[in-house]
Amino acid sequence: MAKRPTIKELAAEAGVSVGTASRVINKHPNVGEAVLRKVNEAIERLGFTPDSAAQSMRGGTTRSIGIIIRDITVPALASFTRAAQDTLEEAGYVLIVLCSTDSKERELELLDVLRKRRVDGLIMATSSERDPDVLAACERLELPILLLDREYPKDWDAVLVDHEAGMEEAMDHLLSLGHCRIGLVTGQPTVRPSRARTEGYRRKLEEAGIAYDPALVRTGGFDLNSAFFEASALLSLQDRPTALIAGGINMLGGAIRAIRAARLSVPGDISLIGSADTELAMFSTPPTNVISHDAAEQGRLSAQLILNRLAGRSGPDPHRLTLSSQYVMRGSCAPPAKSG
Amino acid sequence: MAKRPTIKELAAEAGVSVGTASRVINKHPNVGEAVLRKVNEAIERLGFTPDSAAQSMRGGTTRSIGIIIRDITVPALASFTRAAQDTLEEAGYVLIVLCSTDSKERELELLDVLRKRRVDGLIMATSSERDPDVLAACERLELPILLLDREYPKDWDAVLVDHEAGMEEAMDHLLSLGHCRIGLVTGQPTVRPSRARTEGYRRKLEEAGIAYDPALVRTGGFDLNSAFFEASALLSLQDRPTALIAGGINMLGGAIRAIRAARLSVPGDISLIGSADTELAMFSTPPTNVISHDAAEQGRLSAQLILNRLAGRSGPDPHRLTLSSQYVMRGSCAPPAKSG
DNA sequence: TTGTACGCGTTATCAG
DNA sequence: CTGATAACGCGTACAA
Repeated sequence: MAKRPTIKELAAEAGVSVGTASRVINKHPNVGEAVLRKVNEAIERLGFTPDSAAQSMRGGTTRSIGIIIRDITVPALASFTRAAQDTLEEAGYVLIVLCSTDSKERELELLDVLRKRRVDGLIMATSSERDPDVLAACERLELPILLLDREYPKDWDAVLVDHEAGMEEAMDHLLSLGHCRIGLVTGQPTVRPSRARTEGYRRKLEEAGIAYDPALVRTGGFDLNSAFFEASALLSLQDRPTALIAGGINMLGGAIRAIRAARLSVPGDISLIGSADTELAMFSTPPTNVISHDAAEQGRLSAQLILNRLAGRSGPDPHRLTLSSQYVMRGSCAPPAKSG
Repeated sequence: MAKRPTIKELAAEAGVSVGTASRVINKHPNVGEAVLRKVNEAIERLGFTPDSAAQSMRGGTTRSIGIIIRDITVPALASFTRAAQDTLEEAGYVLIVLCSTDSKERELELLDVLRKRRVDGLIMATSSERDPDVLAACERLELPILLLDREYPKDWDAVLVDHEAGMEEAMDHLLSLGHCRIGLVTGQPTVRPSRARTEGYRRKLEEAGIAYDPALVRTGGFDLNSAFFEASALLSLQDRPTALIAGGINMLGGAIRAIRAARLSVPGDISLIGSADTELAMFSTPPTNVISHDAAEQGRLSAQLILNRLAGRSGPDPHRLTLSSQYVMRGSCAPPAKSG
């Protein structure tokens, strides 16, 4: 549609050879003063920009990296992506964002899209760490992979979050308030965050000498609807929990909806804790306590790690970073109501 | 890093010429039964995928389209992007998402990134329709542009939202409730949505025979902080408004924060209306009335329009679609408190 | 310091 | 129906 000037035209315009033009473009040291100026002027005049497809072909690198996440619509993932995007862009890379909706089939399709595009690297938060097909597809890519809060039986870089610590703080708080029946809604144990949260939950219960009641822990999808469904199940128990932890970055809304549907009030009837510091948590009434981590920082670090890897600046062994998680106290937790 | 098989290797593996291999890959009709099978088997064996950089160079098209938005972190924009992404991916395209933070300089930089990448099309929601530099930079791209809720003095396709209608419904409601002093916080008039909302606001005021009070309308950035700042200013007026409309898709949080800071309650002290149907609006207490539109549909349509344009299926004149906006009633509006 | 020429992986054209 | 070959735009080794 729009024919952009090629390096050949640029060379002609500047009265030099294509080789020289190329050297100027790539800032080679050995270029004559006068020639440099001539070519730069021509670049300006023509509005020349090297064709990155041709550069890719020549250099064997696309300067693009792919990311597969559940859903860009989830605030924490958007923050992550935004930060990664910005960091990568500074380094001349571009991010290709793909959403899997937590579906294995979709993940495989998207991996194939990225394969065709010859991305230089991949940031991935798979829906299941235990799926051999996805694992195989990732390996087949043969490129630097950065795992987003996931653990694989592979030597891949990763940026993890210490969900356990935040969960333990939250549990300490609830227990100190006198809660004994604490409900937990989280995702499948096939992903690290679910396991870490459950782990922290169990440990604190044990420490407090409270028996673990499997009926109080419900796992499902990480989405709003699952959260609503599982939380509702918990709330309709005859001996319902006096506190509820939404153990997923996008589950708070579902939990609130369930609480509302059950005509319960926070924190009077039930204490509530979310797992990401969203607008909803900040501006809900009462403001909701959350176990949160810095998603933007996570994005920056992820980008940095993969850039390092691509630049060959990382050694042979995997780089694993762990971000801390904090328990943020607001107004959604109180001592349990005295049971009648 | 990872050397993928080329079409030449594929041809060798299958015992045919590269031309034939190419024909099989691209599903040309004239290929012999046996050869077809041989090549397909070889593709399978080698895990061959055509290099899209090479395809781009050959075909002059990258099958990628760029999108410049304010911030992917804004829920409505994330929904939009997600839907556009999915639609484009189905058609074999990829979306390159770039965030401008509403900065003109950043927009120019990002336009240049897309220029280098030779994207085939652009979806854009610029921070100002009146900036000649941005306009010029867009034109210089010489490619199909789809405007996202923006108006330019150019023949570009666009998907617009009828913000006016939703605003009028909202105003009707507030006026019928008896509100006379209605505050409006929105963005700069350099973008269409701000103008449309203000327009609807003024018209309804006029219809109701209420004088337009400029002190009640504050414009600034579309971000949370601006919303907080402007809303706070409104709330600290000696004769403060009895209702507040947050006229931007990401302003509700700021408005709520301002209301909270002023120790006012919704809807007792002040009625509140937002401009996008977010989790915050749905799960706030009380649930917030909003003027909303279907951002996902907007994304789908945008993708479709630009795909049509790229396929040459659109005529010479611009295609402009307008989505309706709806006023959603929940619990955040009530009659004004009787002033003491 | 500068110019020439080749090859990167594809697709399309043209013979056969 | 199939094979050979040119061309896309660029970077670089090599020659001058």
